[in-house]
Amino acid sequence: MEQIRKVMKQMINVSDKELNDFLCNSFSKTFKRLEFISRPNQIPNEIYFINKGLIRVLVTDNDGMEHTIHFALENQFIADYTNFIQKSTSIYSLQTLEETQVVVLPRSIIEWGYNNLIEGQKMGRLIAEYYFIYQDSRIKNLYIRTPKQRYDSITEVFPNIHNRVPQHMIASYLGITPIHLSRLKKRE
Amino acid sequence: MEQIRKVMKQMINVSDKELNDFLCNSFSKTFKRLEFISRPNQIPNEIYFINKGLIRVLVTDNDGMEHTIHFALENQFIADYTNFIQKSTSIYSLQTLEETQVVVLPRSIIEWGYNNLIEGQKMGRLIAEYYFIYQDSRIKNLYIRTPKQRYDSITEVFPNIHNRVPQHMIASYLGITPIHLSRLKKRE
DNA sequence: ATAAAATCTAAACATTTGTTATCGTTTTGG
DNA sequence: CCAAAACGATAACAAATGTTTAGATTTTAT
Repeated sequence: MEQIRKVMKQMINVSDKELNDFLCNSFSKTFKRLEFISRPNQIPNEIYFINKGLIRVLVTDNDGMEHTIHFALENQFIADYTNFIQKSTSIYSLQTLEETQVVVLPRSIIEWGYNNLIEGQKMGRLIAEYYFIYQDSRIKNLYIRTPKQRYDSITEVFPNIHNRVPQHMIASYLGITPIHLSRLKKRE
Repeated sequence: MEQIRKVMKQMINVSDKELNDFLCNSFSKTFKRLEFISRPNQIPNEIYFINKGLIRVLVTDNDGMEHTIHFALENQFIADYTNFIQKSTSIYSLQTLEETQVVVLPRSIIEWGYNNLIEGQKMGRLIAEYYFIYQDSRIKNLYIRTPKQRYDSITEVFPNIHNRVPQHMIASYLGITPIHLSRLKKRE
């Protein structure tokens, strides 16, 4: 539990005692490569903190096509945050791409933290703001950059991604076909 | 100031006294049609609440092309939230599309609210979560819907938009050219 | 170590989307 | 009310991107 303590201390002022109380009902869990941490059609009631490994978030459209929405790396929180907040049924899947160890934070712990950590609400605000900024950057780049430019800058957001994720999943994240990405790379 | 009080009361538990203290240094401001509320290359230090009117958020790319990133309607908060949070220089413009009245909330008021309203941090969290959910929905739709499907469902997010915004700005928001949107509409 | 599966590239062709130019209509501001 | 600008539709052509198929290489699981 050392990593999550460190990350939380970087975000807010929080004592060791508070952290102990916050984390005492959390637990860590290890998934093998290519396991599904969560599936669509259920209400997400957990947030995950990644100690080690890599998770992709994906959605399956009406034609059965899988779209990679996001990659989550070490020391990041990940969830179907929208449906966690709204307590609505998820449409995303969370799948490990490597053997992955996470800290599981059930809804009860998150809500306890909001209400009982001195800066609990602030932590919630900072996490929401962090992901807002990430999404804002993505949306902005969709408007002003070409797919090739987005490919060339992907390591700014996901360092070392090329050594950890197959190229066709990167293409999927970029919103293009793997054949087309292969073509764009050749064109230099 | 009735509208912003009502919206804030819907979000959090807040007394009239707290609201008075929060809003006493805010002020309202009216812009004519097609005025710029804010421009790129400066640090955004204000958040706006729209009493009446309509604002578009746009970005200009390296080729001088304008891209409509967002429309903001009555009773919503709007800002270049990313650069407001990061205190970095904005790349967005905020432009009115109708005569528009806003409540101006300078950074000092926002920070005062976070620290002094009993549920101030919670309000910040809820606003960030609200915009996160909106962006998550946008990004998801980019993956699983065609431009035509996004056009057909735009009123779910922006009611009455077709009567208030020229079609070429809607095309810009959808990320396609106005000529192409015209074509998609004809194809039924 | 090996067989099966996954991965990447490539080419040919189809579809989607962008570009340029034109024209008639509507809206705007004085 | 009027002239200028903005707007929306259309056609022809160009560029970008998707689809299908194939083959060689790498990775995975046993």
